[in-house]
Order: sequence, then structure tokens, then C-alpha cells
Amino acid sequence: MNEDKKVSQVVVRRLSRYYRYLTDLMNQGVVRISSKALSEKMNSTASQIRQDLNCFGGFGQQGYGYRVEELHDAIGEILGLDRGYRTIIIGAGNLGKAIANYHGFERRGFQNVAIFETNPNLIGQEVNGVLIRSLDELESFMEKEKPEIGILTLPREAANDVAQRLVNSGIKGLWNFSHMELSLRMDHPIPIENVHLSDSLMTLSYRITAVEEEE
Amino acid sequence: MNEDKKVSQVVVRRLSRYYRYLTDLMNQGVVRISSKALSEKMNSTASQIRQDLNCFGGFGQQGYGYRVEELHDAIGEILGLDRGYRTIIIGAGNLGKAIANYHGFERRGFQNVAIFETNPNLIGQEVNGVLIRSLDELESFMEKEKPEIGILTLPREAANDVAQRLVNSGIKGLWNFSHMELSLRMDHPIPIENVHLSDSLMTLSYRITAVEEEE
DNA sequence: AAAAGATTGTTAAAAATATTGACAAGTCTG
DNA sequence: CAGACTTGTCAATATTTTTAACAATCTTTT
Repeated sequence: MNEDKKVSQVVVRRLSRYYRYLTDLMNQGVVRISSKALSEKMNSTASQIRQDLNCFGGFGQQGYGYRVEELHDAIGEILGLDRGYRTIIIGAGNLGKAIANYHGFERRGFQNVAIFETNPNLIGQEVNGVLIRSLDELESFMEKEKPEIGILTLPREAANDVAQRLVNSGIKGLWNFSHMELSLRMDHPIPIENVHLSDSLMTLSYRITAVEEEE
Repeated sequence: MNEDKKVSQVVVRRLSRYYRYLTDLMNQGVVRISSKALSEKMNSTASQIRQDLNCFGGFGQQGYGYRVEELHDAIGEILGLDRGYRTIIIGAGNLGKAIANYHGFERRGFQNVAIFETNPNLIGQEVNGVLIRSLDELESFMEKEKPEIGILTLPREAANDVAQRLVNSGIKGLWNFSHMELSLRMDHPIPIENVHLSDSLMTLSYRITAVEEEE
């Protein structure tokens, strides 16, 4: 068990994928799986899966493999899914609504507790049972409810300011969809996970172009 | 100029970021920039930026630096943004709508030409001026219009089937938001860019957990 | 209950990737 | 024209990621 060795992004990403697949297996009633079998589904190698898990300890049994549910829960715990993070969404556009409505996040233990907007026409409405509030209430809400994760689905012009306000109010992590790099002042740096959809699309564009040039 | 050396993902990702920033510079009227100045904004190093560009050729001038607009357009071309890719969205839920409504993609040369759905209540409506069609029309539309990129924003249960139909109809690339790995039969493999939002959120969760354990 | 077979955790080696440093060559500026 | 800059490029270095190997030990079979 090397609980303290720095674990690389790639490993965590793969862990999330294993987790997703193990959830499926559980639902199918599968009880046991070996690193070999798992690796075939993940198209990876048995060695890599064992190596990935080894960053956090041993979860299997020699000669037997892994108990699906046990491994599932263990990875869930590693990923922090058992902590029941509460999220707030800033920006009630289509993307914000899409995230608010997606039940997969709830299933993984994320609970969305508020949505903030500046557009007065939207304020007061509900999405998936959650009230859309004025952005003016952000600080008072933060103080009272102390949600951990801020989800930024607002236009890039406003994103940095709002992110800074969240940091100042003690947010623990940011999920940034705003098509720009955030540049924030932080006493204690918090994790920021960027989802730059335009970069992703441009990458796809590049790869299509590259494939065609190969031929 | 090593046009044919295999270029790594990381480089392409950074190129996209440079491109985004150069667009901003252009809008601010900045005419010239050096690799040093650019590197400071991208928090990277001058060497790395020159190295990245070097995969595709030389775009600057010794003693001067880069002409912003020229570099911008050159990277745009590398990324294939000048080709005017046409996209179709499958799944007219909130996420599909969010993408259809986002003008940033249009600005980068991506034109969405159709949306497909199975829900009869949505079929016939328009999003951002684009008609929502029945999924039954998929093949006939593909044959007639030959769009290049398929954007999968539909539930995971249906995703693999639809993706296979798109591949069979000659799609050039897939942008997959469907929370699952696609497993497709392809004669000529096409690029698939996965945006696994749940993995991203789980990664954030992990990082928040890890930060707290550090303390 | 012993033997055969399976599969883990772990370490170390190998391979692949990514970053950095250095500098000749060329361009700009005064 | 001289000095200051800055690129393109190559090679060296560093880092990260993957693979291979195997002792330990649990399961299954007979």
C-alpha cells in the first residue's frame, strides 16, 4: 500500500472507467472478475489494471480475482464518491440544465442543490426540482449551505469573476465548462477540472484531417 | 518541416489552446507576439511552444516573433478549421440543444446541419434554426448531405447502435458524449473523441479528496 | 488432504513521451 | 553597420507509462 505516492491523472481516469464498468457488471449480477477479464473489456492489460489498483492497495485475492461489488465500492471510495458532494451550477442555459437533469451524477453521489443565474426571466423557475436563484444570493447561499463543487456553465466573460467569488466563499473544487482558462487568486489552491469542449472538437477536427492526409 | 512525424495528443490540445488565445489577441488588435510572451500567457515555456509549432513547420520570423493573425490562421489550418466541417447531433435533449445553440463552434467553422431524435414530441421543432428530424431519416440524410461529424448526445443504451449506423453511412468522425465506450466495427477506423463527463466529475471528486487528505 | 491451476501484489526493467537547453542563422532597430 | 532579439532545430535529459516477471497464496479438483 503506497497511499501517499502521487497518482497520475491517467490512472485516476482509468479508475473512473473501471468504476463505470463495474457498476454495469453489478447490475448484471456478475459477482467475480479477474484482472485479465477486466482488462479485455477495458482494452488494456491485466498488468496495468493490477498496477493501477496497486497505487491504493490490494483489493483482490490470489487464485480468485476480485469480488465485483467489493472492488466497485473500493474504487468509489478512492474517488470520493461516498462523500456525497453537493454541487451548485452557475448558469442556467442549456448546458447548465443538461447537467442539472442528468441523473447519472446523482447515482454517483453528487447532489445538485442550487442553480444561479443573472437572467431575471429564469430566476424562480425550477430544474429537476432545484430552484434557480439570483446570482446576487451566491455568497449568502455559500455561507449557509457550504456546497463543495461549483459547476461553471456561464459565458466566458463572466466566468472568471464568478469563479473568484466562489473561491473566496470557500468552494472546494470547480468544474469549468466556460471555454476559457481561469486565473484565480487562491490561498489554498483548489482543484479545477476544465472541460474545454471547443478544444475537444478542434482535436477531433485535427484527427479527421490527419486521417485523410494519411491516405 | 516534419509534416509526417506522428504528433501527440498533448501537442494538439495545446495547439487548440494557443488558437483560442490568438483569437482573443486578434480581437484586441495585437499584431505581433513572441514565443516567450505567448508562453507566459499559456503558462508554458518558449521552447515548448516553438517545439510544438515545429511539428508543422515554421511560422515566425527570427528577431521578430510571430504575426498574430498569420499564426492564428496557420494553426486553424493545421486543426482543419478551414475545412468547414458539417455536424449532426443525435439526441435533442438539453445537451444536444446546448451544443446546437453554442455559437462558438460556428465561429470556428463547424456548421450544424441536422438534429435527430426519437421522441415524436420534439421532431419537427427547430433549434437554432435547425430542424429536429426523426432518427428514421438518418441514413437517407447521410446519403444526401454527407455530414462529416456525428455528435452523440443520446442515452447510453442507444448510443452504440446509432454510432454503428453512422459509421456504416460514412461518417468521418464521432464526438461521443454518451457516458459509455463505443465498440464499433469499422473497415477504416475513424477518430472518436470521447467526452466522458462522469469521468471528469469523478476525477474532480478524487482530486478534492486527495487535497484534503494531504492536509 | 494433496496436487494442480489460477491469479494476485509487487518490483524492476523497458519503452514511450514530453520537456528543456543550446545555438547557428536570420531579422529587426537605431 | 553593430547589437539586440528571436526563431527553427537538434540532441540531451527527464518524466511518465507500460510491460514483464515471479513469489506468494488462494481456489478447485481429485
